[in-house]
Amino acid sequence: MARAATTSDAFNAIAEPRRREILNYLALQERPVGEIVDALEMEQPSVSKHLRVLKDVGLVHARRDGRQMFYRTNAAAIRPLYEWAGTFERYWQHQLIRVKERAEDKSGR
Amino acid sequence: MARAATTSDAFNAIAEPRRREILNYLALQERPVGEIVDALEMEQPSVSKHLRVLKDVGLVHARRDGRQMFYRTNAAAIRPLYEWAGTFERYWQHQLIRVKERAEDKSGR
DNA sequence: TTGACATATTCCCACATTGGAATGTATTGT
DNA sequence: ACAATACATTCCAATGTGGGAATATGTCAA
Repeated sequence: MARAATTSDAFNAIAEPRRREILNYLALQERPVGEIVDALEMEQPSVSKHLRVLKDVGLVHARRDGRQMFYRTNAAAIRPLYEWAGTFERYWQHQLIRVKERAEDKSGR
Repeated sequence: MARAATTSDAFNAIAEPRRREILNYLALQERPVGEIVDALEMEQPSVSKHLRVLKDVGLVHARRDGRQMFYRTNAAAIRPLYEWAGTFERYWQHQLIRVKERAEDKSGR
């Protein structure tokens, strides 16, 4: 078996740094493809292909207006990632507490 | 260019569902490889290979004890993912508020 | 209709991947 | 030294990839 498709889920889709840049850029407001190309300095076909992946997993929404296609980030689709990562929050807090305690030990109290 | 290596960063490493399972399993406490194999019903070489990827990006720590290797999740390494996803929190909250407002409009007030 | 503009898709290639099978390495016990 | 245990690595095949170049599609304007 080979690696899973980038369109298989949000975890695979966001593995690509360029796609994370696009999501960041489209979070504030919707933009046409041409503006993404200019702002992020990527080739137009590359942007279109990344947008396709993001759309397939629901990470962006698309709207046509004349010749332009406006895309915007669908933040709700990022929530599962946030929640998965958040399940580890208590563990890294424990680790930080332990680091802090060791630091206090060394400092003499 | 092909897809980035799974060892290039945590985002690529967690794209694989099996690796997320392993991270979940090792979050509570360290475990030897054999227990991971039994608990998650995966082949031993497969587990070792996934652990290698996770170790290379710092998502797990390893400790040898005799013939066994104990692994545990390094939760702190998941934090950047949590924070990246968290930057979208305000956006999905806005979206939820808008949905809520539309629902209230329809209900008559 | 014809041309220009905006975006999407296709074709190609080099490459990283995952699982399975086989094999290698490290450690312990006798 | 030798066998057994616990992991790690290598080799293989199939496949999904992202960038570049070329081309196709869709929409508007004259």
